[in-house]
Amino acid sequence: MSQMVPIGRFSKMTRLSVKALSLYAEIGLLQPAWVDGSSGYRHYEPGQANRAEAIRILRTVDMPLEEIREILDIEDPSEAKAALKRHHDRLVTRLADQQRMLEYLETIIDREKIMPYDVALEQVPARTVAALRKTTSLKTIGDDIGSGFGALMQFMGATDAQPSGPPFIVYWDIIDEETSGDLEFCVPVAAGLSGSETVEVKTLPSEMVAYTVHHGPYPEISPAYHTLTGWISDHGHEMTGPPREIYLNDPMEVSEDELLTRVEWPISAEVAANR
Amino acid sequence: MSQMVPIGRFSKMTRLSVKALSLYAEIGLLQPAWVDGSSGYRHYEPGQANRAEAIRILRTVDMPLEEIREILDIEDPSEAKAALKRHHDRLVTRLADQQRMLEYLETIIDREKIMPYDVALEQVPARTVAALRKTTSLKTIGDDIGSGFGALMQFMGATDAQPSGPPFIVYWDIIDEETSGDLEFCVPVAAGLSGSETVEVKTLPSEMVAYTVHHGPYPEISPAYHTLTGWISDHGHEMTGPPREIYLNDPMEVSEDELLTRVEWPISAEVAANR
DNA sequence: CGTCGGGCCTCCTCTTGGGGGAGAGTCAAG
DNA sequence: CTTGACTCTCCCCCAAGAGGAGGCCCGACG
Repeated sequence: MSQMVPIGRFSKMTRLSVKALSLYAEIGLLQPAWVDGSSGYRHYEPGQANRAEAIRILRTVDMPLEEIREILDIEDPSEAKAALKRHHDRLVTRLADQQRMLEYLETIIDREKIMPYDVALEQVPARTVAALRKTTSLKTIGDDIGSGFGALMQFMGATDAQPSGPPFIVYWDIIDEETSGDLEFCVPVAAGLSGSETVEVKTLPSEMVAYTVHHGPYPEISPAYHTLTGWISDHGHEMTGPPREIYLNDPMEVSEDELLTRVEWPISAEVAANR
Repeated sequence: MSQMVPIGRFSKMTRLSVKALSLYAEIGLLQPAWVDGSSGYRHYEPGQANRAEAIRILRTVDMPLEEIREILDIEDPSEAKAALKRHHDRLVTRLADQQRMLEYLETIIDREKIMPYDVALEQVPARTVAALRKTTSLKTIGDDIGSGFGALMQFMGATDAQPSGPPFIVYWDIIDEETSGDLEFCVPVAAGLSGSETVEVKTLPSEMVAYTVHHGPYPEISPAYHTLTGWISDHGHEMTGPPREIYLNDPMEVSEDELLTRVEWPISAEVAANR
């Protein structure tokens, strides 16, 4: 019926490489209209070029061959459009993520090379805090921090107490993608206050801490931790408890870029023997 | 000096897999601070986590490991920033390309499945044209088409001739990424006009053509060609000359989406014996 | 009719950035 | 000392082809 073309000419028509066409034939994504049984030569019909072109375009947007096959096998055009739209959205999301990451990295470069973190030791005095402990996971941590401090503020209001210092959070556990763990929300208060059902009032002992101050958006805080833990082990100290983040200013009042967060880790006072 | 951590803990600190860390150690991108000679165990210093994190972030933006190494080895932070910016721009460009491609594909799906191309035969009568032939390549084709029709229009103005039909281009050669080839710009005119140094006036013979009309932006025309050539060979005709595109309306007057382009291919009149 | 150059075949290896698992050695806690 | 958790190296696997070797095949030209 139809004039067939060999793979080389078809390759030029469709701007797909011969290698790619062979691969597509092998996996059944684009079957040649006829394969010569004795020579093995592949022959295509010109009409197949449209499907080939669709494949080429979908490949330029990084769609896996498997998915291309699925999309091309959809009969209903509106359904196919929907599938394309989904891939489109995935691509847009991916680039947005990447853009965020790159910006993040730029600021890391700024901060780490131009303004490295200073780590210092301090003997913090004993202080009384109102504390609320809460289990959370990475997915809900944003909401949990909001509601945790919210509950604490409510308690402060009800007991007519004034904070005597910036609030902080004690990170009792390492919270990663899978595991959840405990946070403890704390606000320093005057001694003598009594707790409620949910809020505990307690006095933390004086202790030695190593600390550094992170200046900038919260999501970029991890280098502060790396620097701090590195410094602690470099100087032969032992970590004696969970770390804390002290929020020196209010995200409601200053911009992200001006946020100051003191990261603090209790340590043993004496330097271990030099090793 | 420093407390070292084994690879598993370092992996959790940096959210890089053990496999990835092993790979980075092997290629020298992130050397463990110390490797136990007898057991082969890798040990990292906590301070290395910052470099590890930078690697992780750069990987999320699809930067090759080689390039990451280069960027991390740059001393000057402003230079490093510039390198990052370049990668950022590459990413943005890539996504823009992909977005264009996806939109293109959506319209192809619309057109091909909902409004397939109709191919028809027609015996076109003999007609006189003013013609200008020009060699071009894919890179310059946009400008060449503009200047080609520009020169023709100038000729028409100088000889006070009126076009007697829509302009068209004969594509004498296949023009792809590497090769260049000839275009012939034509405007139908009344018989009897005489040519100039550059513009030829000639009469094209009556001939049988197969044609289809592409409705939409020009860059999306290739399915029209595929459909046309497929139809021609499916119906046992032979192509007897180069194809032409007849521009039925003016890109200056209507929007891209309303453009009508008739794609026409001269063929042998008789259907070949059924085969 | 032969022959020559290019087209096409299969098969192999290589790429990037790891994932998965086998089999064996190691480390630390009970 | 034993057990269980870590870690090691080695091997194969993935996508989506690129590149090349060695060997047919096909059509055009003399």
